[in-house]
Order: sequence, then C-alpha cells, then structure tokens
Amino acid sequence: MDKQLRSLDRVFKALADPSRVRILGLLSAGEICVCHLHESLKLSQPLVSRHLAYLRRAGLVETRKDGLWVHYRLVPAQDAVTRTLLDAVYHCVGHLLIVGQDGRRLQKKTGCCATTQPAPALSCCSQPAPSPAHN
Amino acid sequence: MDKQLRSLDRVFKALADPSRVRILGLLSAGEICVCHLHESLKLSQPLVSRHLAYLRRAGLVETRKDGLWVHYRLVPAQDAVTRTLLDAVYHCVGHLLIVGQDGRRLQKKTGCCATTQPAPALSCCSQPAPSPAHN
DNA sequence: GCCCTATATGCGTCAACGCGAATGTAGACA
DNA sequence: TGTCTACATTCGCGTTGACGCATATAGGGC
Repeated sequence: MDKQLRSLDRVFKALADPSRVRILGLLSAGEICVCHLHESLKLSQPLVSRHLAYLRRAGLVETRKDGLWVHYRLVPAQDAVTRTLLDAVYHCVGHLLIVGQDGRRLQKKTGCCATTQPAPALSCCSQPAPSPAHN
Repeated sequence: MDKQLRSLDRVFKALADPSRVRILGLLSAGEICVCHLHESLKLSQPLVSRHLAYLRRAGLVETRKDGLWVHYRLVPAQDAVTRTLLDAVYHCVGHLLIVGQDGRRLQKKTGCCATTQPAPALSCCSQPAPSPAHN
C-alpha cells in the first residue's frame, strides 16, 4: 500500500474508537498520567492502558516516565498535512459534551501528577460548545 | 454512549479503511458512478459497492439513480463541528499521491456519467502536493 | 529482602470487518 | 419475453479489535 495512505490509515484507525477519542480529548489539554485518565474516563485501568498502547503504536501519543507514574502526551504531527488534520480532529473532539465532562472530572483529581492546563479556547465552529473544562 | 460521540465515531470508523479513504478522495471532486470508481481505483466492483454501502450507512455519501447508473456524492456535514472536521479530512486526503493517481485514471474514463470537475486548489499545508488531477 | 502502588500484558471470548467468489436485482432495449 | 449491463447482496473465511479477568513487571519505601 502507498506509504502516505498507510500512515493516514494508522491515524484514522486510532481514532475509530470512542474510548480513544475521549483519551485524546483529555490529552489535547496537556499531559496526563494513566491513573488520572482511567479515573476521569471511568474506564478500567487495563482498558485505558491498552488503548494508550494502541495510540502509542499509532504514533499519536508518547510517554514520559516519572517514578511510578507514566505521563502521556500528544505527539506533534510530523508533516504539515497530518498537522492540519489532527488540529481539526482535536478541535472537534474538544467540542464533545462528554469530553467536557471528562475534563471536569479530571480537574477534580488533578494535583499530584497532572500538569493539565485549561483547554484552549475553541472559537470557530459556531456551535453550542460544552464550555470545556471550567467546572 | 453519548450521541455526539457516537456520531463522530461513525465518521472515524468510516474513515478507518484505505479503500474508503480513496473513494472519498475521488468523491471530494464531485459525484461519480460506481463503475468509474471501481475502474479508477482498480478494485473489484463488489468490493467498491460494499465500501460505498458502508459510507452510505455512515451518512458520508448519498446516491442519485440515473437509469442503470448510480452516482455517489459526498453528503454535506450537518453541523458546524463535523463540517470543520470533514473539510480538513477531505483536504488532507486530497494531498495523497495515490488519490492524485486515482483522479488521473478517473479523468481518462470520464465522459459518459461522471461530472467530475478538477480537484479544488489546495493552498494551505505547505507540502509537496501530488499536483492533483491534471494528467 | 518484602510489600505496595502504578502500569502493562496474556488469555479467552465475542463481534465487527475485509475480501473473494458467487449470486441476486433492477433497469434498458430488442 | 429474453438478454445485457450496472450495481447490490450473500456466504464463507480469515483477521483485527474490544473487553474482562487475571497476572506480570517495575519502581519506591520499609
């Protein structure tokens, strides 16, 4: 298969699961450790860990180890085309109500290992936004 | 599951296959009948038909019957968020070399039932573009 | 060394896909 | 009515993926 197409396909396949989309929605605000992810998403730890492994294999996230904790963060897109795509994806995911709820749950847990800043303002897409992440 | 999330998930799952991505790449230039699609893509007719059915179920394409022919075209996104996303997707897909090749093969067949106009100029994403669709 | 916590990974099961091959259906035309 | 063309669908098989459950690994503190 074409190399470009395979690369794009990896991205789309990584996005083709609602749990992974929610994970990316949280990560688009900054790096987060696994325990905060699985608590905020109300998903089991092995499930989140496997989805994170999938995203890692797809090249969408990378890790930073810090003692017992592993912090996940988004990987900046390599080329301009992918960057344009992922910008739009993360932007749109930020509009999801459920991601806003996840973000609010995350903020209540934050403090020990997350360095999440409030989600960036989403100005375009004139749409009833979930007024993300300000509980 | 959240309704918004389920809707977005349908889109991402529809994109999670290289054949469907190529189909959408061709359709982003205008409506095309099934026979031209499967010839341009060099994929079997049943295979293309099934992927088109998948895209139809996902709400990404719609059909127009014209005698024996069935013309497929993209469905405009319902809400602003999805529109932003799909604009970026179709734009990026248009940058794929293989989609440019598909488009050139399509142009050679066009004449009887396709109303394909040359792909719209892709100006952003400063990237070695496939200089799409001008054989 | 032991134990605890955070994370990752096997294993088994079930459902969803992807695809080729064959077949079905529907419209056009004689 | 028969036939041809364009398209859709069914069947069968192999692969991938999502998930729960259990278990392994790895680092920190004692």
